[in-house]
Amino acid sequence: MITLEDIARQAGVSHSTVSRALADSPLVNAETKKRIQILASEAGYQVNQVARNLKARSTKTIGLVVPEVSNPYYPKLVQLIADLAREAGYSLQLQLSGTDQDAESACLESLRAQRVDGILLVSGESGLVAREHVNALAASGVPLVLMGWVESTEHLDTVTGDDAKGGYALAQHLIRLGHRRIAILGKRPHRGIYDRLQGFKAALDEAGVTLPGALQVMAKTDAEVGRGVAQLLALPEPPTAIFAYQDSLAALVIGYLADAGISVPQQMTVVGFDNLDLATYISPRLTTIGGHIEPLATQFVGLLLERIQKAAPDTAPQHRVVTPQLVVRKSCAPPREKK
Amino acid sequence: MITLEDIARQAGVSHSTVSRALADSPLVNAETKKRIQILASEAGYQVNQVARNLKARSTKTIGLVVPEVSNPYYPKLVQLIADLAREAGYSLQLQLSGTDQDAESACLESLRAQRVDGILLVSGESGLVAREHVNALAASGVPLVLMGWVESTEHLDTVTGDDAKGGYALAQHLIRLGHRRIAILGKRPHRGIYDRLQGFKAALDEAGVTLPGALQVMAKTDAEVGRGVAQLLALPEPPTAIFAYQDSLAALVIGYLADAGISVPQQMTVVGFDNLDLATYISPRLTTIGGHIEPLATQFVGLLLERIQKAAPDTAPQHRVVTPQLVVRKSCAPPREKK
DNA sequence: ACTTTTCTTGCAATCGTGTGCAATAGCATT
DNA sequence: AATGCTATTGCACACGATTGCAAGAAAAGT
Repeated sequence: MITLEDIARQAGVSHSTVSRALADSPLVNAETKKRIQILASEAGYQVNQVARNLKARSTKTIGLVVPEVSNPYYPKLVQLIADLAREAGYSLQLQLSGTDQDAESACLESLRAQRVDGILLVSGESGLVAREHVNALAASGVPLVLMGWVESTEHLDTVTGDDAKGGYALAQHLIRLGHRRIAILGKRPHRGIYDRLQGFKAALDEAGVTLPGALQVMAKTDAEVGRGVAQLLALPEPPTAIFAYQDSLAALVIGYLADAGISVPQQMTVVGFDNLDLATYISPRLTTIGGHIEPLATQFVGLLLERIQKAAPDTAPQHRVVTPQLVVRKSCAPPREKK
Repeated sequence: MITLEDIARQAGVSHSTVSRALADSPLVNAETKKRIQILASEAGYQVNQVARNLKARSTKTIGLVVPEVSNPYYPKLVQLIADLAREAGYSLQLQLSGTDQDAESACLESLRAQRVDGILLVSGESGLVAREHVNALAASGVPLVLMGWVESTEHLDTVTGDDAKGGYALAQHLIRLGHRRIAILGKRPHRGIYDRLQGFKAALDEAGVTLPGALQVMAKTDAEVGRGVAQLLALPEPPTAIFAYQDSLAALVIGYLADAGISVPQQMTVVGFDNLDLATYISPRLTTIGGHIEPLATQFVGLLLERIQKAAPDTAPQHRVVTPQLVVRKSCAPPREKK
C-alpha cells in the first residue's frame, strides 16, 4: 500500500508537504501543490484512514447495533439510518446482536474498541440485555442513543414510538366499523408490544367492549400462530376481527385464514402494526399503523449527531417520542350480520 | 479514553509490560501479569483497535457493498454474511451503494481508505457500475469477491447463482401441471434476470410451448405491474399461469389479481423466484425457486477468507456457481378446463 | 568467585498522518 | 546594507499499540 512518504520521495519533498498539499492547505506553494496532487492521483494514492483516525482521535463512524436483519422491521430502519449517516458524512459499522444474550455486550465492546464516534442501540425483544455495559459506556462519555422499549432508562437518551397511541387508534378504527368481538394474537410480548396492547385495550374499554381471555392468543412459533387461528375459529362465538400486533404476524394469520377457507376482509377483519413494505405485498393489503419508522430514524440519528458534535455533553438526557398513524387499506370491513 | 500508558503508570511498569501482560505473554512475571490484568479490568481499559490496526496493518474487518437493504432480497443475504463473518472473527463494514451511479465507487474508495482486509461486492440491477475501480482494487491486491451477474468479469473472483437452471425448473413445473399459455412479468431485466428468463424460455421451447409477445410484460413501477396484470387478463386468450421473476413481484401480482377478483391458484397460477421469507407470508404461499441464498453467502464469504488468508494471492480467479431448487407451495394448480 | 543461563523488564523503533515550530530564502522597507 | 516581513518547507513529535533487542538481576553451573 502506497503512503505519503512514497509520494514525498517521488516529488522530492517531505511527507509533511505532501500531507498539506493533499489537504489543499494554503501553506504550500500553488505549483508544487498541483504537482503533488497530480502525482498522488496518478500513483493511485489513497489516504490511510486508520492512521488518520488514530491521529485525529475520531473515526467519523457510528456504530449501529440491531438484533437481526432477517426480521423485516429492521432492514427498513437500517436503510434509513444508513442514508442519514451517509448524508452527515459518517460511515456505519453494523453489528447484529442476534438473540444470543452475550452478543449484545460483545457488539458494544467491539464498537468501543473500534472507537466509533457514537453508538445507536436498538434493543431486541428480550429488552436491554447489556444494561451494565450501556451504563458504563454512557458514563464514560461515549455518545449513545437507545431505541426501543426498555424500562429504567431515564438516564439515557432514548427515541421511542408511541405504540400505545397506535394501538388505541387501531382499536378505535375497528370499533367504528362495528366490531365487538375482537381477538388479539401475537408472539411473546415485550415492552413495546405491551404498549400496543395497552393502548388497544384502553380503546376497547372506553367503548365498553369486553375482551374475554379466549380471544387473547399467544403463540411462540409460526406453527402456533396457525393453531391459534384455528382455535379462534372453533370458538362458539368466533371473533369478527383479529389484531395481530406485527405486520408479519398479520400476514401469517391471513395465510392461515385462507387455509381454513375464510376470506379477508369479507369474513374476517385483520389488522397489523408497523406498516412494513410487506403490508402492501400481501393481499388484501393490510390496514395497519405506520409512519413512525422514518421519524424514528431521523430522531435517532439526529440526536446522536447532536451528542457527538456538542461540546457540552452533559445536558439532561432526552426522550423523544414519535407518534404513529393509522394507515387504512383493504383488510378491514364491517362485521357480517349474525344470522 | 484510557490507554496502556495510564495503566502502566498505575502499575508502576512500562507500557510494554502492560501490553504483554494483557496479551497473556509468557514474557511477563506471573504475578505482575495478574496484577496488571486486574488493574486494567478494574479501570475499564479497552484496547484501541485503531492503533492496533495501524500497527498490525490489518483491520480484521471485511467490507460489504450492497445496493440497498429495503429490497427484501438483500437483508437475507446480509444476515447470513454477517453471521459467517462474525464466526470467522471479522467485523462487517456495511456500505449501501444505492441506485446512484457514483455511490458504488464512493463505497469502494471508502472501504479501501479504511483498509478493510477484503471486500464483498454485490452489484445492483444496473450491473457493475464501478468497473474501473474494481479492476484497480483487484490489481492492487485487495481481496475482492463479486456476487452477481455481470459480464466481463472472468479476471475476478465471482460467486453466482445458476438462475438459468432455476428458470428451467420453474417452467418445467408449470408445463407438467398442464399449462400452455404462460406469461412472464417483471421489472427491467438485468443480467441475472436475463438468465432466469433464458432458462425459463429454454424449457418452454423444449416442450414446444410458444411465448407470444403479448404474454411478456415489462413494468417499471409497482403501478405498472398492476396495469400489466390488467392487460394480461384483458387478452382474448388470457394466460393460465404467470411467472413473476422475483418473489416481491409475484406478491404484487397476486394482490392485483385479487383486486380483479381472480383467485390464486384456482383461477391463475403464479410463481416467483428467490424464496424470500415473503413467499411464506403471502397467501397462497408461493411456489418459487430457492435454497441458493445460503450457499451463495457461504461461498461468498468462504472464498474471500481464503483470499485473505492465503499467502499466495495469485491463483487463478475462481467462479463458483450455486444451483437453486424448486420449492413447491400452494400458488400453482393445473389450468382450468376451457369452457 | 566467576561464568553462563534464565527471567523479567524497559528502551526505542514502527505503523501512516497531521501539525506546531523553527529555519530558510526571497522580497520589501528604511 | 541592515532589518523586518512573508511565503514555503522540513523537522520532529504525537496518536496508542506491538515487538526486537539489550540490559539487568537472579539463579545455576563449574
